[in-house]
Amino acid sequence: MSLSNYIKQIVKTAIADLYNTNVDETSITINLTKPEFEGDYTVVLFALLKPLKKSPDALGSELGKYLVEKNAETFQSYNIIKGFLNLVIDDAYWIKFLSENFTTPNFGKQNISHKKVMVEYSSPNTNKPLHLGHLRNIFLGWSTAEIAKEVGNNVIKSCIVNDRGIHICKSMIAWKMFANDATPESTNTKGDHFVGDYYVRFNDEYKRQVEKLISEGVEKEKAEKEAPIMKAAQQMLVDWEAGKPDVIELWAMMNNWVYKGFDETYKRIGADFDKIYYESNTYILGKNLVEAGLQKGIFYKEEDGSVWIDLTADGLDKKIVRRKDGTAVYITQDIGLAVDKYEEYKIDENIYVVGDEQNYHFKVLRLICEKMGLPSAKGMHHLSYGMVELPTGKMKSREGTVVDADDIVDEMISIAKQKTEELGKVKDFTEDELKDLNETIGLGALKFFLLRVDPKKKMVFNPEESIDFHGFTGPFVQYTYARIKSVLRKMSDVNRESSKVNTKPETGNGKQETNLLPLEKSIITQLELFPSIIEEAATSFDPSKIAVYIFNLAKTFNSFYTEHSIANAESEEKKYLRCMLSEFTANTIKTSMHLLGIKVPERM
RNA sequence: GGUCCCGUAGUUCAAUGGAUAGAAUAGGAGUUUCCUAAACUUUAGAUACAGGUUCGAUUCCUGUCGGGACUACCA
Repeated sequence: MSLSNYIKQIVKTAIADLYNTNVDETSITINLTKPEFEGDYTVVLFALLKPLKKSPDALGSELGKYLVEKNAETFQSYNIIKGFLNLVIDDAYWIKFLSENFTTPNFGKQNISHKKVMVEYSSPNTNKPLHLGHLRNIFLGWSTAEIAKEVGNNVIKSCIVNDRGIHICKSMIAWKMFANDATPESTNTKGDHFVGDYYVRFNDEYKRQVEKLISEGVEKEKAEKEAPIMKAAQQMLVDWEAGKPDVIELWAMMNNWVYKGFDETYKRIGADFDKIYYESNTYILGKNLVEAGLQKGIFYKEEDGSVWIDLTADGLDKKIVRRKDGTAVYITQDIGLAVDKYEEYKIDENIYVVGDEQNYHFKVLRLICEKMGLPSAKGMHHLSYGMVELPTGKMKSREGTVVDADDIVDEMISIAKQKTEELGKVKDFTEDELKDLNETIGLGALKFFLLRVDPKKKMVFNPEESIDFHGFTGPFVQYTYARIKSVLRKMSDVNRESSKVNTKPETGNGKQETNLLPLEKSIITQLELFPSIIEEAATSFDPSKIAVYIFNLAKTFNSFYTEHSIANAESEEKKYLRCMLSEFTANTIKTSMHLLGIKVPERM
C-alpha cells in the first residue's frame, strides 16, 4: 500500500478510536506537504471539523499526538498550521523503504487489475501517409497498453486498417487515370506516400471537374455529385463490394504498397500490434448485423433503400448505417468489429484510441450496440484525445500544412545527431552505436513531447521552433539517466553486499539523529509515489502522469547531483546511501520511460 | 441553428474544492581546477469578464465575450 493510503487508513482508525466516530474515507484528504512547511504528508482537517465538532487546533493536536505515539516507527513528529496537520515521516522509514526496493528492477509493477483489455490504436486510412496526429495516437495507444499491463491486466494491442471504402477507390481511380503503371519501386517512393499522392491527384482532378461543370452552368451541388471522376469512384466501390476481379486485384496491389510503407514507419517508431483487423473483413459482419437489426426493427429503411437508425430520442440525430446502393459506411464495419473482438477474445474492456473529432461517432456506435443488445457494448471506452494543431490552427493537407510522420522523425533524429556531434561526449562510439543513440534521443524527444500533455486536451506543435531538447523533455530525463549510470560505473567497486545503511542511527544519548538531507529525502519521497502514479495513469488512461512524474524526479535528482557528491560522499555511509538512491532513481527512470515507449542510453 | 469541448506568465503545458496558482521555454543575473554544463542557481512574469455556492473556487453553477470540434449516403 502506498504511504498516502496507509496514512489515510490510520487516520480513519485514529478517529474511530479517539472519537468513536466512523468518518467517510472521502472526507480524509492526504496531500504531500508543500515544501515551504515542515513535514512530508499533510492531513487536511477542514472536512473533519463539522462531523467531529472540533476546532482545527484541537483536532490537529489530538490526532497528531495519537499518530506519533501509536506509529513511532513511521512518524517522527507533527505540526499544525491553520487547518493542516503536517506529519514528518521518520528517516528510518525512508531508509528502510529505500534499502528494500532500490534493486527491484520492476519496482512499480503491480497486480491490482485482472481484466482482459484490448487497446485499438493507429487505425489509419490506406489513402494517406501517417502524420503528426497519428503519432500522438500511436504513442498514446502503445503507452496506454503498456501501462495497463503494468498494473496486471492481460492486454491485446490491436489495429483496424481502414482498407475499404470510397476513399481508397479515389486513389485507385486516380492511379488508373494518371499513373501510367508507375509503382513505388519505379518511382523510388515509399508506398504509403506513393498512394497518398494519387489521393491528392483525385481531389485536384475532382475540383477541376466540378469547376468546369459550374462554368458550364451546372449548379454547385449538382456538379459535386455529377463530376465523372466521383461517379467513377462510387461505381468502383460498388464493383469492389461485388467482388469484381480487376477491381479487387488493383485494390490488393495498392493496399500492399501502403502496408509496406506503414510497416516501415511502425518498425522505426516501435509500434507493435498483437492483432490486425482489416475493415475489408469486418464490414461484412457489420452488414449482416445491420440486416438483423433491420429485421428486429432497430433500423428502418428510407424510400430510396438506405438504412438508418433514429437516435433523436437519445438527443442525437438520425444516422445512416447502409447506403442506398447497399454499400457499407464507416460505422457499419465498427459494429461488426466490436462483435468480432468480443467473440474472439472475450474482452472485458475495449479501448478505442481515436481523436476527439469522433466523439459523436463513438456515442452513436455505443448506442447502436446497446440497442441491438450486443454484449460487446459494455466495456467500450473511447479514449478520446485532442488534435495536434499548428499555431495557425488545424493541419490541412490541401494547404500543405500537414506535418508528415516520417519527416518529423527524420528531423528529430538529425537534430539529435547534430547536438551529439557538437557536444562530442561519445567520440569513441562506433557508427552503429551513434546511430542507435541519435535515434534513442530523437525519438525520445518526439514521444515525450506528444505524451507529456493530458491526452484529452488538444495541443499545439510549432514547426518553426520544432521540439526542444532542454527542460521538460525526453532528452532531459535520458541525460539524467546516463549521468547516473556513469557514476555507478565509477562506483562499481563499491561492495553492494555491504552497502547497508544503518537504519536507526543513534547518537550517544540514544536519541535519533537526522540522517537524510532535504534533497535525499525529496528523492525517496518521490520514489515512494511511483506505484501510485502508475495506478493513476492506468485508471485515467493518461501517460502524461508518468511523464510529469519522471521529469520531476529527474529534476530533483539533478539538483541533488550538483549539490552533493555521490562517489566522494562525506562518509562511507553516505556513499552507500547515495549509491542506493542513484540506482533506485535510474531503475525508476528506465521503467517510466519504457512505459512511454522511450529508451534510455547508458551514455550520451 | 443544435450538441459538446476549451480560455492560466510573451509562448507551450501543470494544479483529486485546500496553504503564497506550479513547471518548461523565451528574457535578466550567475555557476566548469570537483562524479557528463543536453546540467545547476537566481530574478521577473498569468487564472478572459461578471455574478453565485463554499470555511476555502483555476476547479462546481449561471450569464457575457472569445476560440474550436462535431452535426457527411467521407473514413
